[in-house]
Amino acid sequence: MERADESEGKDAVTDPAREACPINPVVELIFSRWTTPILWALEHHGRSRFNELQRLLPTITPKVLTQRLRQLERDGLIIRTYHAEIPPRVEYTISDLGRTLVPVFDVIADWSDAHLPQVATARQAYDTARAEEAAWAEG
Amino acid sequence: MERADESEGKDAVTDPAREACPINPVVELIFSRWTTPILWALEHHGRSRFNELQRLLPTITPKVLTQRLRQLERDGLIIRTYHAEIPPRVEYTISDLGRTLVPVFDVIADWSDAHLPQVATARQAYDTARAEEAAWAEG
DNA sequence: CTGGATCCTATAAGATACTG
DNA sequence: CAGTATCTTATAGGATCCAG
Repeated sequence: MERADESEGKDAVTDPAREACPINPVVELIFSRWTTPILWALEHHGRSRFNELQRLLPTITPKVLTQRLRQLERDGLIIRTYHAEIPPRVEYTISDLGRTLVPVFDVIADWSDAHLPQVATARQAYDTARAEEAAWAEG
Repeated sequence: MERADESEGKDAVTDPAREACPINPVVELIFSRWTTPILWALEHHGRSRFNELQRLLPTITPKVLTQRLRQLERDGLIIRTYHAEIPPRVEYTISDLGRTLVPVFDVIADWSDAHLPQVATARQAYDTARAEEAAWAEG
């Protein structure tokens, strides 16, 4: 059993870092690594088994997938159903609470469509400007 | 100059992890640690200097604040203005592009008001259920 | 004042092997 | 099948000192 390691810790819900930003707790809750891909997969692919999720998320490792699924289950965003068969079968679904996030994701997707290209442009401008500065400083 | 360390790297915009989740690039872009508190502070407090931001975000270190400001500047979400005075003065503002995120943040804030308590409840239920299991297993 | 440079630690994540 | 255990590595972040 790992305990000091892999803490999962500190209940983002009550984290004092919110002092400067009221949405910070939700951000840490919902947008921590892998949570959106998992919820998205469960929403669009429907009820899924552990190995199905691993296929849907090709770059995640079993260990991390387990961690994230446990966290999402604890937060009430997904539902885990264990079938005591041989071989055992476990199914995951998004919960009603988890589904309330879908409109939020849609808003983000809309922002992405509308503005992500501008971010890419800004990055190129920034990088070329810095490159020119460097070249000029060099002589 | 740190190079292998502190990479900042890999352009989330073009990250292949999006395969399972189209909003993943934006999530990594906008909701990485400290970016929402910084943007929120600049939006609500207005044009701010480095030290003001440090006061508004009491737990951030200068090093990390610098990193995040650079990243946000590169992504075009904030604007950095350097005044070559003595002592030097630097001001940060949210850009027009950055301001397009405000409605997104509002949607998240609404979700938080409506559903965050349910997350807290789910956590308590999960934890007590696990505690009971453990007690029962112990005898 | 606004950070950069350097060193160090904590935490997240990967690889691999194994089990009920 | 659905994970767990263990070890190792990578990365983010903190502490401190220093500089234009």
